[in-house]
Amino acid sequence: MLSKKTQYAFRALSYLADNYGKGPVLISCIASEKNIPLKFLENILNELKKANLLKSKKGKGGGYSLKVSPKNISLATVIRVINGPIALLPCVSLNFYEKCADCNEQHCGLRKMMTITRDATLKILEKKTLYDILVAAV
Amino acid sequence: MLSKKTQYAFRALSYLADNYGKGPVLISCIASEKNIPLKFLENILNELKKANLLKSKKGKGGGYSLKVSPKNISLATVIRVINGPIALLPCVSLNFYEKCADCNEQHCGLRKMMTITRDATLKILEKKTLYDILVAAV
DNA sequence: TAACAATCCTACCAATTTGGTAGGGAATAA
DNA sequence: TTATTCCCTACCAAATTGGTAGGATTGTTA
Repeated sequence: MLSKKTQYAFRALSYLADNYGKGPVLISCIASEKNIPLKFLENILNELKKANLLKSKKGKGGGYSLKVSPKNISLATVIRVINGPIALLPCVSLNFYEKCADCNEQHCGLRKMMTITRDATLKILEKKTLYDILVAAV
Repeated sequence: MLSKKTQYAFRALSYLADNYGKGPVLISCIASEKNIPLKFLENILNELKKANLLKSKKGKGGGYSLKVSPKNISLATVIRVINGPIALLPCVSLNFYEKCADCNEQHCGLRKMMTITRDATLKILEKKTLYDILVAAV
């Protein structure tokens, strides 16, 4: 399951996607509008910025905005930044690979099943973007 | 990601699947053979039994064995019993549904994306069984 | 029926992760 | 030069994870 933090991230990003091209949005605005704890949201937005999904501006008239179009931010990217691996096992993860103990990867049946599962999941999550969230939310 | 406990469960179940039809297997045997902490494995097997996947026999000649054929135990079932929900959001889970705060489900774009993802994932996990793990492990 | 062999049950524990809060520092615009 | 806004470090409580300990219970067999 996605952490609450990740859900907050998605909600904030949807809001920013909605305001794409309209200039920076205040953290406090997103927080109150989307009902997210302010200081917690600060961390989240900062992480998203470090991951190059957002840009920020300080001082009056500042705030956060998407760095690229909502169509170019996939759900998979967001999940990886805030939540971590998408695969169900470390030994199957593309971005967070770790060898698992006592398992010959070439002959691990579970690993093969989890690879198939990962591919099916990624096929969706890599393709769907923030834009799709907006469009689906009618 | 699946918990270590769930990985242990799969390893133990694979072993039992391998020995399906050959009578009960000792916890201690599975533990040493699959390198799983003995007392921890006790809990796991007991949970799987309560979920009706295993049957047990006490006393000499006792142990655990699969209650049904390996072909009839899906990966989804095992994950749900030991790991919990498969969906990425509680509001999208079939077996562990919970409403999420501040979200109109009819118009939640994220929810729709996560429903699609869940369906893609379940299509694999509901279909693949312990038997498929064995077959894939050549 | 006693002894033994196995699972079952309850309780506990340390380490890690999750979901935050507090308080001030640094940059920028008017 | 002051107000505004993001940025950074540190801390914290509660929940979860990954176990361990010790005995109770049930069944088998001599």
